[in-house]
Amino acid sequence: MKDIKDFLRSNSLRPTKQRVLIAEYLFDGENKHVTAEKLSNELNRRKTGISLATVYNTLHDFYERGLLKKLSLGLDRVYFDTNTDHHHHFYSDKEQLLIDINNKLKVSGLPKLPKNKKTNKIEVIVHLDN
Amino acid sequence: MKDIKDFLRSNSLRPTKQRVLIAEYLFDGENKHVTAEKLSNELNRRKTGISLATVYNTLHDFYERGLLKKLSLGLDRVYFDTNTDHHHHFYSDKEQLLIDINNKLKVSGLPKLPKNKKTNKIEVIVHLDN
DNA sequence: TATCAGTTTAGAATGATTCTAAACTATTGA
DNA sequence: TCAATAGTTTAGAATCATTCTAAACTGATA
Repeated sequence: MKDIKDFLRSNSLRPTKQRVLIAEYLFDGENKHVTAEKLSNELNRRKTGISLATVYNTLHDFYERGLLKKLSLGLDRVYFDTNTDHHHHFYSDKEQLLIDINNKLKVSGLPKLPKNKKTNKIEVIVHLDN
Repeated sequence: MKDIKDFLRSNSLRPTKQRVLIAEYLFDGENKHVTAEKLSNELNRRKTGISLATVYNTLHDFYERGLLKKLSLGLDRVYFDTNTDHHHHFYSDKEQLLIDINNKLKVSGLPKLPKNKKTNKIEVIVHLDN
């Protein structure tokens, strides 16, 4: 509670009622993958009365402060991941399934980069079926 | 010309004027990454008068016949790739840059799959910056 | 406690894509 | 060659996640 407010403040975010509620849910110790819609549903279930616009705003605020990772795996829906360490994913679009790959996955044999470019990140998506 | 028509027919696609023109452009021997919008622009430049709806329809028809690969790298725009071999990509959203990685890139150290799941494909995206 | 920059919100706007349903056309069989 | 029909094309409407707008609200500061 106080912790969450300090946590928000230490990330240059005013600890508003809405942000505190969202942060309490997202950062409860268990890693989560949420879309704006799924988060909004959860908040409605908790009768928080937080608007969808605020859910979007807050996810982006958290993302910009580095508190969330953004995943654009398919076309629709963007996922936000509370695990901000570098990692990869199992993914099934059909089943809305998204699972972290936390172990030492390695990518080797990369060709040299196009000139004047730098690698920002390497993203591995293992698409699942069945 | 005749080749293209046979090519289309052999893929269970009626060789309509529109499909022939689109196939001639896409399968001219040079690998391409196109979005519906970029393809539509190119077709307009060629004064083909093909509607945007047909561009979407045709890209999907080709994709369903396995003539194109579909890439959903970011959120907006879907890319279709005329290189249907398994390969990976350098990608820069900001610069609309998409380059094939055709060499023997390897991914190792994958954990075991969630039960009852099969790997459909492994997709590696090297996000570029600068 | 007043002030004000930062936030929240409902509803409108955006933009890629899909849908609809009416007009058009390639194919097939007689 | 031609009619019938299944497959195609198309303009415009619809969809849907997300962003924008601008007015009301609130946390922080003095």
